[in-house]
Amino acid sequence: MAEFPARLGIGQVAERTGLSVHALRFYEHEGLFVNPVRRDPGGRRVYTEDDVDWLTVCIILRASGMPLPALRRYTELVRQGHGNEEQRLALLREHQASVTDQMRKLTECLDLVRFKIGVYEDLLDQPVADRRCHAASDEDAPRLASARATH
Amino acid sequence: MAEFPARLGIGQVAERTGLSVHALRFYEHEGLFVNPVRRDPGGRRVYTEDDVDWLTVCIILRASGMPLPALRRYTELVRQGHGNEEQRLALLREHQASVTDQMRKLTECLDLVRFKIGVYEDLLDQPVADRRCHAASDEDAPRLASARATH
DNA sequence: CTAGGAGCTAGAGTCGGCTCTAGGTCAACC
DNA sequence: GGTTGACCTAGAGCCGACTCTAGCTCCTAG
Repeated sequence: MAEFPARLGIGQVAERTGLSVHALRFYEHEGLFVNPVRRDPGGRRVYTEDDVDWLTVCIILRASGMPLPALRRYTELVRQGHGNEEQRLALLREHQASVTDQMRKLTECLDLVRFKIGVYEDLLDQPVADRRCHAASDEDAPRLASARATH
Repeated sequence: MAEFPARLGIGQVAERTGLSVHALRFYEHEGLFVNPVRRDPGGRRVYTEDDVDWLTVCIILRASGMPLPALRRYTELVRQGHGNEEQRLALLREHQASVTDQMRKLTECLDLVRFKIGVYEDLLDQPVADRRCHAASDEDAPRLASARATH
Protein backbone atom coordinates (compact mmCIF):
# COMPACT_ATOMS: atom_id res chain seq x y z
CA MET A 1 0.00 0.00 0.00
CA ALA A 2 2.97 2.27 -0.55
CA GLU A 3 1.37 5.41 -2.01
CA PHE A 4 3.54 6.93 -4.68
CA PRO A 5 3.03 10.61 -5.15
CA ALA A 6 1.33 10.69 -8.58
CA ARG A 7 2.75 13.68 -10.38
CA LEU A 8 0.30 15.25 -12.75
CA GLY A 9 0.71 17.54 -15.72
CA ILE A 10 -1.31 20.68 -16.12
CA GLY A 11 -3.54 19.09 -18.74
CA GLN A 12 -4.43 16.21 -16.46
CA VAL A 13 -5.22 18.56 -13.62
CA ALA A 14 -7.36 20.64 -15.94
CA GLU A 15 -9.27 17.55 -16.95
CA ARG A 16 -9.79 16.39 -13.37
CA THR A 17 -10.82 19.70 -11.94
CA GLY A 18 -12.73 21.14 -14.85
CA LEU A 19 -10.59 24.27 -14.71
CA SER A 20 -8.85 25.34 -17.91
CA VAL A 21 -5.06 25.22 -18.14
CA HIS A 22 -5.22 29.00 -18.43
CA ALA A 23 -7.16 29.20 -15.20
CA LEU A 24 -4.66 26.92 -13.46
CA ARG A 25 -1.74 29.17 -14.41
CA PHE A 26 -3.81 32.18 -13.48
CA TYR A 27 -4.65 30.73 -10.06
CA GLU A 28 -1.00 30.03 -9.44
CA HIS A 29 -0.14 33.57 -10.41
CA GLU A 30 -2.78 34.78 -7.98
CA GLY A 31 -1.25 32.83 -5.12
CA LEU A 32 -4.01 30.26 -4.74
CA PHE A 33 -1.73 27.29 -4.19
CA VAL A 34 -0.66 26.37 -0.69
CA ASN A 35 2.68 24.96 -1.87
CA PRO A 36 4.65 26.35 -4.75
CA VAL A 37 3.95 24.31 -7.85
CA ARG A 38 6.98 22.17 -8.74
CA ARG A 39 8.54 22.05 -12.17
CA ASP A 40 10.06 19.18 -14.12
CA PRO A 41 13.53 19.55 -15.71
CA GLY A 42 11.90 21.07 -18.77
CA GLY A 43 10.21 23.78 -16.72
CA ARG A 44 6.73 22.27 -16.88
CA ARG A 45 4.40 22.34 -13.93
CA VAL A 46 4.05 19.16 -11.91
CA TYR A 47 1.08 18.86 -9.57
CA THR A 48 0.33 16.44 -6.75
CA GLU A 49 -2.92 14.91 -5.60
CA ASP A 50 -2.84 17.34 -2.70
CA ASP A 51 -2.90 20.19 -5.16
CA VAL A 52 -5.96 18.70 -6.81
CA ASP A 53 -7.66 18.32 -3.42
CA TRP A 54 -6.93 21.92 -2.60
CA LEU A 55 -8.23 23.03 -5.99
CA THR A 56 -11.42 21.11 -5.31
CA VAL A 57 -11.90 23.15 -2.17
CA CYS A 58 -11.12 26.34 -4.08
CA ILE A 59 -13.65 25.47 -6.75
CA ILE A 60 -16.39 24.93 -4.20
CA LEU A 61 -15.58 28.17 -2.44
CA ARG A 62 -15.44 30.07 -5.73
CA ALA A 63 -18.74 28.55 -6.83
CA SER A 64 -20.28 29.93 -3.68
CA GLY A 65 -19.08 33.40 -4.52
CA MET A 66 -15.90 33.73 -2.50
CA PRO A 67 -13.82 36.35 -4.32
CA LEU A 68 -10.23 35.58 -5.28
CA PRO A 69 -8.73 37.95 -2.70
CA ALA A 70 -10.50 36.14 0.14
CA LEU A 71 -9.46 32.80 -1.27
CA ARG A 72 -5.90 34.09 -1.43
CA ARG A 73 -6.01 35.21 2.19
CA TYR A 74 -7.26 31.84 3.27
CA THR A 75 -4.56 30.13 1.24
CA GLU A 76 -1.92 32.31 2.83
CA LEU A 77 -3.14 31.43 6.31
CA VAL A 78 -2.95 27.74 5.49
CA ARG A 79 0.48 28.20 3.96
CA GLN A 80 1.73 29.87 7.11
CA GLY A 81 0.83 26.78 9.08
CA HIS A 82 -0.32 26.42 12.68
CA GLY A 83 -0.95 29.43 14.84
CA ASN A 84 -3.54 31.38 12.88
CA GLU A 85 -6.54 29.13 13.34
CA GLU A 86 -8.66 31.96 14.78
CA GLN A 87 -8.16 33.92 11.60
CA ARG A 88 -9.08 30.98 9.41
CA LEU A 89 -12.15 30.43 11.53
CA ALA A 90 -13.13 34.09 11.21
CA LEU A 91 -12.73 33.96 7.46
CA LEU A 92 -14.78 30.81 7.20
CA ARG A 93 -17.53 32.21 9.41
CA GLU A 94 -17.66 35.31 7.28
CA HIS A 95 -18.07 33.24 4.18
CA GLN A 96 -20.67 31.09 5.87
CA ALA A 97 -22.67 34.23 6.56
CA SER A 98 -22.35 35.28 2.95
CA VAL A 99 -23.51 31.89 1.75
CA THR A 100 -26.54 31.79 4.01
CA ASP A 101 -27.41 35.28 2.85
CA GLN A 102 -27.23 34.18 -0.76
CA MET A 103 -29.47 31.27 0.07
CA ARG A 104 -31.96 33.62 1.66
CA LYS A 105 -32.08 35.67 -1.52
CA LEU A 106 -32.39 32.61 -3.70
CA THR A 107 -35.23 31.35 -1.54
CA GLU A 108 -37.00 34.66 -1.92
CA CYS A 109 -36.57 34.43 -5.66
CA LEU A 110 -37.76 30.86 -5.73
CA ASP A 111 -40.93 31.91 -3.91
CA LEU A 112 -41.54 34.57 -6.49
CA VAL A 113 -40.81 32.33 -9.44
CA ARG A 114 -42.95 29.49 -8.10
CA PHE A 115 -45.80 31.90 -7.54
CA LYS A 116 -45.57 33.20 -11.06
CA ILE A 117 -45.23 29.73 -12.52
CA GLY A 118 -48.38 28.78 -10.63
CA VAL A 119 -50.22 31.78 -12.04
CA TYR A 120 -49.26 30.93 -15.60
CA GLU A 121 -50.01 27.25 -15.20
CA ASP A 122 -53.51 28.05 -13.93
CA LEU A 123 -53.95 30.47 -16.75
CA LEU A 124 -52.95 27.96 -19.37
CA ASP A 125 -55.19 25.31 -17.81
CA GLN A 126 -58.28 27.39 -18.41
CA PRO A 127 -60.25 26.78 -21.60
CA VAL A 128 -58.96 29.33 -24.06
CA ALA A 129 -62.23 31.28 -24.14
CA ASP A 130 -62.02 32.25 -20.44
CA ARG A 131 -58.55 33.72 -20.55
CA ARG A 132 -57.47 37.35 -20.64
CA CYS A 133 -59.16 39.62 -18.04
CA HIS A 134 -58.49 38.03 -14.68
CA ALA A 135 -56.38 40.76 -13.21
CA ALA A 136 -58.61 41.74 -10.31
CA SER A 137 -58.58 38.58 -8.18
CA ASP A 138 -55.55 39.83 -6.37
CA GLU A 139 -56.89 39.47 -2.85
CA ASP A 140 -55.03 36.57 -1.33
CA ALA A 141 -51.72 37.15 -3.04
CA PRO A 142 -48.71 36.28 -0.88
CA ARG A 143 -46.94 38.93 1.12
CA LEU A 144 -44.54 39.50 -1.72
CA ALA A 145 -46.15 42.76 -2.72
CA SER A 146 -44.32 42.78 -5.99
CA ALA A 147 -45.58 39.35 -6.98
CA ARG A 148 -49.16 40.57 -7.18
CA ALA A 149 -48.96 41.85 -10.71
CA THR A 150 -49.81 39.02 -13.06
CA HIS A 151 -46.73 39.60 -15.15
CA MET B 1 -60.29 55.57 -2.30
CA ALA B 2 -59.51 57.22 -5.62
CA GLU B 3 -55.89 56.20 -6.18
CA PHE B 4 -53.94 58.95 -7.78
CA PRO B 5 -51.02 57.72 -9.79
CA ALA B 6 -48.08 58.94 -7.68
CA ARG B 7 -45.51 60.18 -10.13
CA LEU B 8 -41.97 59.71 -8.92
CA GLY B 9 -38.69 61.27 -9.92
CA ILE B 10 -35.63 59.23 -10.66
CA GLY B 11 -34.07 60.10 -7.31
CA GLN B 12 -37.09 58.90 -5.41
CA VAL B 13 -37.17 55.65 -7.35
CA ALA B 14 -33.48 55.18 -6.70
CA GLU B 15 -34.06 55.65 -3.01
CA ARG B 16 -36.98 53.24 -2.89
CA THR B 17 -35.43 50.49 -4.93
CA GLY B 18 -31.83 50.79 -3.84
CA LEU B 19 -30.73 51.06 -7.45
CA SER B 20 -28.59 54.04 -8.41
CA VAL B 21 -29.95 56.71 -10.74
CA HIS B 22 -27.29 55.57 -13.17
CA ALA B 23 -28.57 52.03 -13.02
CA LEU B 24 -32.14 53.20 -13.58
CA ARG B 25 -31.19 55.00 -16.77
CA PHE B 26 -29.08 52.05 -17.78
CA TYR B 27 -31.96 49.61 -17.22
CA GLU B 28 -34.22 51.81 -19.31
CA HIS B 29 -31.64 51.88 -22.08
CA GLU B 30 -31.47 48.08 -21.87
CA GLY B 31 -35.21 47.74 -22.34
CA LEU B 32 -36.05 46.53 -18.87
CA PHE B 33 -39.18 48.59 -18.45
CA VAL B 34 -42.52 47.19 -19.52
CA ASN B 35 -43.91 50.61 -20.38
CA PRO B 36 -41.87 53.44 -21.82
CA VAL B 37 -40.83 55.77 -19.04
CA ARG B 38 -42.77 59.05 -19.30
CA ARG B 39 -41.15 62.46 -19.23
CA ASP B 40 -42.27 65.72 -17.67
CA PRO B 41 -42.31 68.93 -19.75
CA GLY B 42 -38.67 69.49 -18.85
CA GLY B 43 -37.65 66.09 -20.21
CA ARG B 44 -37.20 64.45 -16.83
CA ARG B 45 -38.21 60.87 -16.21
CA VAL B 46 -41.45 60.29 -14.35
CA TYR B 47 -42.07 56.86 -12.86
CA THR B 48 -45.22 55.23 -11.52
CA GLU B 49 -45.73 52.83 -8.65
CA ASP B 50 -46.12 50.08 -11.25
CA ASP B 51 -42.63 50.82 -12.47
CA VAL B 52 -41.33 50.44 -8.93
CA ASP B 53 -43.19 47.13 -8.54
CA TRP B 54 -41.70 45.88 -11.76
CA LEU B 55 -38.25 46.99 -10.69
CA THR B 56 -38.71 45.09 -7.46
CA VAL B 57 -39.30 41.95 -9.47
CA CYS B 58 -36.29 42.73 -11.65
CA ILE B 59 -34.10 43.20 -8.60
CA ILE B 60 -35.09 39.84 -7.18
CA LEU B 61 -34.49 38.10 -10.47
CA ARG B 62 -31.15 39.85 -10.91
CA ALA B 63 -30.12 38.97 -7.36
CA SER B 64 -30.74 35.35 -8.24
CA GLY B 65 -28.41 35.58 -11.19
CA MET B 66 -30.76 36.14 -14.09
CA PRO B 67 -28.68 37.90 -16.73
CA LEU B 68 -29.90 41.12 -18.28
CA PRO B 69 -30.66 39.55 -21.68
CA ALA B 70 -33.03 37.04 -20.07
CA LEU B 71 -34.64 39.77 -18.04
CA ARG B 72 -35.07 41.78 -21.22
CA ARG B 73 -36.70 38.83 -23.01
CA TYR B 74 -39.11 38.38 -20.14
CA THR B 75 -39.89 42.09 -20.13
CA GLU B 76 -40.56 41.99 -23.85
CA LEU B 77 -42.98 39.09 -23.44
CA VAL B 78 -44.86 40.98 -20.75
CA ARG B 79 -44.87 44.10 -22.89
CA GLN B 80 -46.38 42.21 -25.81
CA GLY B 81 -49.34 41.27 -23.65
CA HIS B 82 -51.51 38.14 -23.68
CA GLY B 83 -50.77 35.25 -25.96
CA ASN B 84 -47.22 34.30 -25.05
CA GLU B 85 -47.83 32.76 -21.65
CA GLU B 86 -46.14 29.50 -22.65
CA GLN B 87 -42.95 31.37 -23.42
CA ARG B 88 -43.05 33.24 -20.12
CA LEU B 89 -43.62 29.96 -18.34
CA ALA B 90 -40.69 28.35 -20.14
CA LEU B 91 -38.42 31.24 -19.23
CA LEU B 92 -39.50 31.11 -15.60
CA ARG B 93 -39.02 27.36 -15.41
CA GLU B 94 -35.56 27.71 -16.85
CA HIS B 95 -34.68 30.28 -14.24
CA GLN B 96 -36.19 28.12 -11.53
CA ALA B 97 -33.86 25.33 -12.58
CA SER B 98 -30.91 27.69 -12.48
CA VAL B 99 -31.86 28.87 -9.01
CA THR B 100 -32.28 25.39 -7.59
CA ASP B 101 -28.93 24.46 -9.09
CA GLN B 102 -27.31 27.44 -7.41
CA MET B 103 -28.88 26.38 -4.15
CA ARG B 104 -27.47 22.90 -4.57
CA LYS B 105 -23.99 24.34 -4.99
CA LEU B 106 -24.41 26.65 -2.03
CA THR B 107 -25.57 23.74 0.10
CA GLU B 108 -22.49 21.77 -0.89
CA CYS B 109 -20.32 24.71 0.07
CA LEU B 110 -22.15 25.16 3.33
CA ASP B 111 -21.46 21.52 4.21
CA LEU B 112 -17.79 22.03 3.53
CA VAL B 113 -17.57 25.28 5.46
CA ARG B 114 -19.48 23.90 8.42
CA PHE B 115 -17.19 20.90 8.50
CA LYS B 116 -14.10 23.07 8.48
CA ILE B 117 -15.53 25.42 11.06
CA GLY B 118 -16.17 22.38 13.24
CA VAL B 119 -12.61 21.22 12.82
CA TYR B 120 -11.18 24.58 13.80
CA GLU B 121 -13.55 25.01 16.72
CA ASP B 122 -12.51 21.63 18.11
CA LEU B 123 -8.91 22.50 17.56
CA LEU B 124 -9.21 25.78 19.41
CA ASP B 125 -11.07 24.10 22.24
CA GLN B 126 -8.12 21.88 23.02
CA PRO B 127 -5.67 23.00 25.68
CA VAL B 128 -2.89 24.73 23.80
CA ALA B 129 -0.34 22.04 24.63
CA ASP B 130 -2.23 19.30 22.78
CA ARG B 131 -2.50 21.13 19.48
CA ARG B 132 -0.47 20.71 16.32
CA CYS B 133 -0.08 17.07 15.13
CA HIS B 134 -3.58 15.72 14.81
CA ALA B 135 -3.56 15.13 11.08
CA ALA B 136 -3.97 11.34 11.05
CA SER B 137 -7.45 10.90 12.53
CA ASP B 138 -8.97 11.11 9.07
CA GLU B 139 -11.03 7.91 9.26
CA ASP B 140 -14.61 9.00 9.60
CA ALA B 141 -14.37 12.13 7.48
CA PRO B 142 -17.55 12.94 5.53
CA ARG B 143 -17.89 11.85 1.94
CA LEU B 144 -16.57 15.19 0.77
CA ALA B 145 -13.16 13.80 -0.12
CA SER B 146 -11.73 17.26 -0.43
CA ALA B 147 -12.79 18.25 3.05
CA ARG B 148 -10.49 15.72 4.63
CA ALA B 149 -7.43 17.87 4.66
CA THR B 150 -7.35 19.85 7.86
CA HIS B 151 -6.80 23.12 6.05
C1' DC C 1 -30.22 87.48 -10.41
C1' DT C 2 -27.52 84.02 -9.04
C1' DA C 3 -26.28 79.78 -6.65
C1' DG C 4 -27.50 75.10 -5.68
C1' DG C 5 -29.46 70.93 -6.63
C1' DA C 6 -31.64 67.52 -9.45
C1' DG C 7 -31.91 65.92 -13.82
C1' DC C 8 -30.40 65.23 -18.84
C1' DT C 9 -27.24 62.70 -22.81
C1' DA C 10 -23.47 60.24 -24.81
C1' DG C 11 -19.88 57.89 -24.05
C1' DA C 12 -15.70 56.48 -21.38
C1' DG C 13 -13.96 53.83 -17.47
C1' DT C 14 -13.90 50.04 -13.99
C1' DC C 15 -13.74 45.55 -11.94
C1' DG C 16 -13.61 40.62 -11.49
C1' DG C 17 -12.35 36.58 -13.48
C1' DC C 18 -10.93 34.52 -16.62
C1' DT C 19 -9.59 33.57 -21.86
C1' DC C 20 -6.82 34.06 -25.67
C1' DT C 21 -2.67 35.25 -28.52
C1' DA C 22 2.02 35.44 -29.97
C1' DG C 23 6.06 33.50 -30.10
C1' DG C 24 8.85 30.08 -28.19
C1' DT C 25 10.83 25.26 -25.95
C1' DC C 26 10.97 20.45 -25.63
C1' DA C 27 10.22 15.33 -26.28
C1' DA C 28 8.42 11.73 -29.09
C1' DC C 29 7.29 9.55 -33.09
C1' DC C 30 7.48 8.52 -38.46
C1' DG D 1 15.03 15.67 -39.61
C1' DG D 2 10.43 17.23 -39.77
C1' DT D 3 6.07 17.41 -37.61
C1' DT D 4 3.04 16.95 -33.87
C1' DG D 5 1.36 18.10 -29.44
C1' DA D 6 1.77 19.53 -24.81
C1' DC D 7 3.63 22.96 -22.40
C1' DC D 8 5.96 27.69 -21.36
C1' DT D 9 5.73 33.31 -20.54
C1' DA D 10 4.02 37.91 -20.81
C1' DG D 11 0.60 40.43 -21.74
C1' DA D 12 -3.66 41.80 -24.34
C1' DG D 13 -8.62 41.16 -24.77
C1' DC D 14 -13.29 40.19 -23.30
C1' DC D 15 -17.76 40.14 -20.92
C1' DG D 16 -21.26 41.60 -17.80
C1' DA D 17 -23.11 45.05 -15.23
C1' DC D 18 -22.74 48.82 -13.83
C1' DT D 19 -20.44 53.56 -12.53
C1' DC D 20 -18.64 57.81 -13.56
C1' DT D 21 -17.56 62.10 -16.27
C1' DA D 22 -18.26 66.20 -18.95
C1' DG D 23 -20.96 69.53 -20.22
C1' DC D 24 -25.48 70.88 -20.42
C1' DT D 25 -30.66 72.45 -18.83
C1' DC D 26 -34.03 73.51 -15.68
C1' DC D 27 -36.34 74.90 -11.28
C1' DT D 28 -36.41 76.97 -6.75
C1' DA D 29 -34.98 79.74 -2.85
C1' DG D 30 -32.66 83.69 -0.98
